[in-house]
Amino acid sequence: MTALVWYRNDLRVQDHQALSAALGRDGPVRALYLLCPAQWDAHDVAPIRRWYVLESLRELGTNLGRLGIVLDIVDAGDFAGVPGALADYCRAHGVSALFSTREYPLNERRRDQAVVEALRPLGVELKGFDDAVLVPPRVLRTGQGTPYTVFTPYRRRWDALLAEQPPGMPLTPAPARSTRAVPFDASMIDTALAAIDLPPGLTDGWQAGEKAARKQLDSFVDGPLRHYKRDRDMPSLPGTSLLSTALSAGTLSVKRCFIEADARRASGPEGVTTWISELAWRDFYRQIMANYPRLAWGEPFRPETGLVQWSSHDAHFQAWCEGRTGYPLVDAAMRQLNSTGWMHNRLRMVSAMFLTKNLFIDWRLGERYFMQKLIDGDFAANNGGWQWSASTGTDAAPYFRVFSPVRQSERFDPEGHFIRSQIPELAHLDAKTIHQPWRRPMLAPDYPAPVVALDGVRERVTAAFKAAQDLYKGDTR
DNA sequence: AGCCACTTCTC
DNA sequence: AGAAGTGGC
Repeated sequence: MTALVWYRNDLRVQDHQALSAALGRDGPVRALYLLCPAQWDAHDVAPIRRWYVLESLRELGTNLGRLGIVLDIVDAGDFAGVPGALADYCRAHGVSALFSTREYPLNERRRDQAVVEALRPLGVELKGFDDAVLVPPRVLRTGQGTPYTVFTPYRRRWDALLAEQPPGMPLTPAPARSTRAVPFDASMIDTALAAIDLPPGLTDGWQAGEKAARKQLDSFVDGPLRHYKRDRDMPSLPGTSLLSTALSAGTLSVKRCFIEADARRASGPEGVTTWISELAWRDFYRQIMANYPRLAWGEPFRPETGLVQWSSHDAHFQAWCEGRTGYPLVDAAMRQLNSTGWMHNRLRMVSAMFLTKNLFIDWRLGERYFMQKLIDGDFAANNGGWQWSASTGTDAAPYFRVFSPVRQSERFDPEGHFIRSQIPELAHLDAKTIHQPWRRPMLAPDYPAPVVALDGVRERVTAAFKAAQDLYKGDTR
């Protein structure tokens, strides 16, 4: 009569529906995490993200142990190995019910369908919880019964639903009174950590686990949240929540984020509304991923943009990756990503727009590079953001709306503080020169000249998208 | 969750 | 000259 909590990207004990439901039954509870290193490789999971997951698992094992729950860690290889590994585990431990948090991308759903079939002959009862979003993917539909593909009307319905049915209190796991703490064996974690190729110093400044995540939430909602609307676009400020990592690995529940922010509407209503809107974007892109599985094959949301002839200029792509395009804000952004595993959201838009519109390189190359580097790499959000920048996605930036890396730099880093923090070759330049160092090349001899000029970008992008549209019309006529 | 060219208004 | 508004891409 054992209940099993199968952990994936929901590495916490607090406010965890599947865990609380398992504890609510009679009988013992166990927990399992299946390592899938080959799947991590196939999905381009960044080394720092692997580190974050493994260290969060260590804390999870300890926290579950205090609740009297054993967390086992088993190497399943990849998703294909999961159904067999789970079936073996269920047989070995007499598991009669499996509890998990639902995941929505295609490979994850196929994995879970295969698990359903593998466990059916064993008579294991399966329970899934839509606990990684505030509004589950199939709940909101347009008047035509189709999924929402435009954010603003989605957001309106999403808000209304949460106002009508507010999330209750966060859940606290309640073990039986007789429970005794059990020790946690972390040897699998140490082995897996040893296999990660992590540059020294990369994890400095990051703390894994649900305790650190909770602390980050508390300091955000009582700090930067109040002025979030004003400060969130300035990469030199600590104006954002820094919670994307915790939310993507599930060391924090999105429900708790909503509740804590919602409770502070009186003290800074604009900041709260703006930040909750970011939580809505997160749900929006997850429901897009759930409703349009072809996105998992690398297809653009707008089919006609699949015919755009992107440039394949390897030297330009390398310069972008390494932060030496000659455009200070773009380079500062990429160096922040490379040296910390994280990038400010405004800069994700700036650097993605530069790769896709100025260099005119396929958005999928940028999407992949971000996944390979980001500690918070989330398939739905990353794909959604890249397709927004590339103008290939749902509710994307119109293709003629191109950021100027200079204008963005002047608007969002006016004094050049952020650029100076990332690019030592430019640290001595004044606020006037730092956005366009090529105007005074003698002042920054160690900094690269621009790899491409800025003029004519909009015309070239417009022509390429129009050509793709014509081709598409020709194909389908 | 643009940018730019152009116009009109104001000093 | 510079602010402020407008419309096209």
